Amino acid sequence: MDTPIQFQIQTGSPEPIYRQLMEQLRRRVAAGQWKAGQELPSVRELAGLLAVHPMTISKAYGLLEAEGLLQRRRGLSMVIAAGHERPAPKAERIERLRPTLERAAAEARELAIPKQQVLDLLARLLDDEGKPR
Amino acid sequence: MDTPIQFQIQTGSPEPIYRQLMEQLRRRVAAGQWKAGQELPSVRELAGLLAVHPMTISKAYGLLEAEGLLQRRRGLSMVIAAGHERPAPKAERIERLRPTLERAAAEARELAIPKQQVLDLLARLLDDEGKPR
Amino acid sequence: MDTPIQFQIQTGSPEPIYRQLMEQLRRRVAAGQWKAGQELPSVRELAGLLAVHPMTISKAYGLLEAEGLLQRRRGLSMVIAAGHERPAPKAERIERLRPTLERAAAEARELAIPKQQVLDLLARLLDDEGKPR
Amino acid sequence: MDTPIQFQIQTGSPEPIYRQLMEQLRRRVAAGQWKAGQELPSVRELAGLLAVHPMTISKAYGLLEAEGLLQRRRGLSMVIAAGHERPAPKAERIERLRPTLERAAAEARELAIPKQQVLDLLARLLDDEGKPR
DNA sequence: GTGGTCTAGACCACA
DNA sequence: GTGGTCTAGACCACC
Repeated sequence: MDTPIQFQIQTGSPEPIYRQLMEQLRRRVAAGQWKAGQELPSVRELAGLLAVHPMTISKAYGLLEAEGLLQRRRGLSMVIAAGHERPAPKAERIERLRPTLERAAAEARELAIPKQQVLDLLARLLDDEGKPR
Repeated sequence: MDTPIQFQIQTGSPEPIYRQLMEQLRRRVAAGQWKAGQELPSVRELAGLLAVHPMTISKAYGLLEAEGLLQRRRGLSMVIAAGHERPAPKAERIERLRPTLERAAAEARELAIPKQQVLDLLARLLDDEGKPR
Repeated sequence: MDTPIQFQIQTGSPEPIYRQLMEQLRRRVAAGQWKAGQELPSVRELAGLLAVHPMTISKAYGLLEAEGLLQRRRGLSMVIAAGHERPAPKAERIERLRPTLERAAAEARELAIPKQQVLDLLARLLDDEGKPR
Repeated sequence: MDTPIQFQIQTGSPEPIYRQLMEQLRRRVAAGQWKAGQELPSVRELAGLLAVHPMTISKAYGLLEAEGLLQRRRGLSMVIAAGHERPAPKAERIERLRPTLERAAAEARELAIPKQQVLDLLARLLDDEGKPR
C-alpha cells in the first residue's frame, strides 16, 4: 500500500521544472514514502498530466537515473532503484530541510517579524498541508 | 540613528546577485530598517565591497529605481525614495514571508519530518540569527 | 494578419537604444498594431538586424517583461503579454502624445514661428510618414 | 523694451538642465526676442532662482560663450554677444523646429492617432502657450 | 566624484 | 534553438 507517485509543479516559479521534479522525488524517497520498485509514470504520460514538454520530464528522469535513484527497466518504464527500501535517518532528513529554513529565518529577520509570529504561521501551514491545493 | 545600509550576498547561489540585492533592500525598507532619504553606497563602492562587477550593482539599483523604491539624484549617489518613511503594515510583511514558509512546509511534509521538529529547528535558527555569519 | 514586429532605431540619438525599443513597443501595443500573443524577434536575431549588442536588446525585453508588457516563455522567444488584445482608448493614446507636442509648442514659441506655419509643417510630416525611411 | 531674460527648466526631464538652458537661449536669440547687449542674470543669481547647482549654470554659460553666443564683460556679467541684433531668417528657424516635429509625427503614427487630432491638439497647445505655466 | 550605456565575449539554464 | 547572468572595460553625461 504505497503512496502513489504524483508530482506537483509550479510553472510560474523561478525554480526550473525538471529540478522541482528531482527534488520532490529525492525527498519522497528519503522519507520512505516512495520505495524501491515502485513504477514511475512514463515520460509521455507525466508530460501530459503536468502539461510540460516531454523533454523536461526526460531530463529529470535521466539525471535521477545517473544519480542512482531511478532505474531503467527492460522496456521503457522507470522504477525507484533498489537500495531505497527504508527511509533515510531522521537526522539526515532534517539536515536537508535546514537550508530552506535558514533562508526563511533570514527573510523573517530582514522583515523584522517577531519570532513567535513566524513560528505560528509555519505551524498553521504545516497543519494545512494535508489539504489539496 | 539609522541601520547602516549593508548587503550580504552569496555568490554560489542560483539566485542571481542583483536579485539578492533587490530582495534584501525591499525587505529592509518594508521593515522600516532602512528609510526614505538614506543614502546608498555608490555603485563602485558596493561593487568593490562585494567583489562583483559594477554593472551587477547598477542593474539592481536601476530596477529598484524603476520600481520606485530608490531615487536617483543627478551626480550624487542614490537614496531610498520618498514615501518609504514608515514600515509596511505587519500583516503585509507577514504575507511576504508566506511563500518561503509554504515552501518549507511542503518540503517538510515530503521529507516526513514531524511538525514539532520543524518548528524547533526554525526557532533555533531565528535565535541564532543575530550572531553568526 | 498582424503588423510584423519591426523596430527602427537611431544610433546617434541621445535617447538610449534600449529605451527607443521600449517606447516603440509600448506605443505599437497601445495602438493595437501589435497584439497579445505575437512573437517577438529573438534577442540574437534582433541584435543582428539592428547591429547592436544582444545585451542591449535583452535589457529592453527584460524591462518590458517587468512592466508586464511582454511575457517570457521558457526556452522560447518572448511574446506580447496577455491583456493587450485591444488598443488603448484613443483619449489615453492622445495623452501619451501630449508631452512631445507640448515641447514642440514651447520651442515654436521660443523661435517665434507663427502658429499656422508650425501646423503646416507638422501636417506635411504626418503625410510623409508612410513613405520614406 | 526687450523681453526679459528668464529661463524655464524642468528638473525631472531626461534632458540635462544645462542643455535646456542652452537651447532656450539659442532659440530666443534666433527669434530676436533676446538681443545683443542684453545682460544675463549672474551665475549665482540664476542658480538661486532655479534652485540648481551654480556649476550647472556656469557650464551652460561657458559653452555658449565658446560658441560665440554670449560674451563675458569686464567684471563678471555676461551679455548676449554682438552680431545677434536681428532675428535669424524664418526658414532657418523653421528648420530648427523640424526635428521635434518629426519626432512628434513618428510617435503619432506609432500610436495610430489620426492626423487631424494631432493637429488639433498642437493648435490648442500653441494657443495656450501665452498662459503662465 | 556620481550613475548610465554599450560592446565583447564567456558560460549557464531551459525546451 | 531560446533568454539570463556576469565580467572586463570603454566612454559619456552630470555635478
